[in-house]
Amino acid sequence: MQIYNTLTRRKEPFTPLVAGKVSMYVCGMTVYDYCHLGHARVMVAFDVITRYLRERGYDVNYVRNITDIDDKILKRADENDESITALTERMIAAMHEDEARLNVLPPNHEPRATGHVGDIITMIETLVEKGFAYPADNGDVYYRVRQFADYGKLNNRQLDDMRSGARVEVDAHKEDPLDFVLWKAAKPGEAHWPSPWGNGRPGWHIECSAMSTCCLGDTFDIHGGGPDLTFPHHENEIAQSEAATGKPYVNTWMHAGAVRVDQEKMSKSLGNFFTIREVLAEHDPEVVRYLLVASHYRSAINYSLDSLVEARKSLTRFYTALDGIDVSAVSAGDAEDINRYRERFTASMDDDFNTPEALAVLFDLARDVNRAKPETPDKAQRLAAELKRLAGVLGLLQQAPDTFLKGSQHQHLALSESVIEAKIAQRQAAKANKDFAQADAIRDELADLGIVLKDSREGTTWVVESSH
RNA sequence: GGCUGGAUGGCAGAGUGGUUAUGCAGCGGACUGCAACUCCGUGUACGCCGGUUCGAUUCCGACUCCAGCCUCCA
Repeated sequence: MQIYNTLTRRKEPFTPLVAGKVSMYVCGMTVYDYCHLGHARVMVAFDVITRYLRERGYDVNYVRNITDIDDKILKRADENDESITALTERMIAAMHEDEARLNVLPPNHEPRATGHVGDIITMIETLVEKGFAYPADNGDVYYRVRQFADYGKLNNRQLDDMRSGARVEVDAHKEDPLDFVLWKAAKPGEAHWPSPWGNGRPGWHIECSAMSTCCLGDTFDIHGGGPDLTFPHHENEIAQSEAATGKPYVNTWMHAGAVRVDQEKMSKSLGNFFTIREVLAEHDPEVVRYLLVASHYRSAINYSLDSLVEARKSLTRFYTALDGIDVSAVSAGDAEDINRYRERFTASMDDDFNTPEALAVLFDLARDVNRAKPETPDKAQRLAAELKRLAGVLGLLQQAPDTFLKGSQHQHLALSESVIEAKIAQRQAAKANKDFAQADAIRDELADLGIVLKDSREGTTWVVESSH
């Protein structure tokens, strides 16, 4: 398989350091607020990646950190008149709830910055000893960027080009404006840990270097994160880790694409973000997940109500194909017809996790299920079982079809199910009497409420219209 | 200013040096009492200008426009 590497800006054949095992670190959340759809994108992208690598037989060790000490957290806790731990524990619990609803599997490890302050201090000490860092007279410790020859390699940036940029902060305590903080001295009353440089707290970038090295070793396979972390965060991680260990830090860098609203990046600083929980209050989580998986993980996606309606319609097609087939009773086996789809699916996913192409294969498979349904139900059953299994690798189609098609718990039915069934029975009676005007009136009445009737030889069933 | 990406049919969204995904919407047909569902058929779309080539949407160069990063942000 091949994966796009941000470092080399091309797809490369993927070969893990240890055969059969994959070590992966993804930058997680700073827990001072609820997660938004941008976080959801990263969670879902790396969830699909992990699921697929496991499907391919790899033993994946997936580490995603939690930043639980940081300026924004201090500020928010202060604003809320809440302790830091009360705030962070609350947000961590909310994050876990959000990702579970999106069917995101938990990472193997979720190290927290506050749990690794000792490792962080040790790494900073190493950097100071090697001349890559220096304590300043204000109690901060800074990274000496010009000391690291490869600085800028992830972003293809020259230090002198950046210097001309207007937005580099000026700080009298730094030797160079581009130097960044490793350890921040505590102001009176602030949360702090003792260190060789006095009381303080870790800078942001160092925690990821310390925790990834701690959990996965000096060099590991994949490092991932959101699109806005390539600079400076990941560039700084490389500088810290490679200076400290003298070894290559990461083999493959992966970055998810942005989530946009009205063609503008969704972000906390712009204030144009939707939290996961507010979106899930209105929409089936699987619809949101589908929306995220229907685009390639590296491309930008534009979030809108229309896109959610489209996602629901696509899922409706899949669930309609699966509806009425007992998939639990069979195993798909490896018949010729099944293998063809399996190979196409694998080929798509092997090519840098091309989920849109993989979904196209599943749509073809769904059509085949529908074709087989009337004449060869056993074939339909086998194909449907494989459809569900492959979709499961994307974390999709695991609900009961009926639950999804009837709108699941996320939509309010205008009528109770028993009333709907009664109306259907009335219509059947009218039809039997050839009173089609009455039958159609009942059908129209239900249609106005978003309830669509479907007649078949086996009788009449109903679903909730996708756009409702 | 520097550095990344991107521009595909009505919309969304993959991909490919020549046979041009997939979903939604549309159109024609089958099915149906009529519909819905489903199935069959249907759309020659690749920003602009040059170049390479027998042939380019796909490769190369220029241009235009869009987005992101260069400050905290997934």
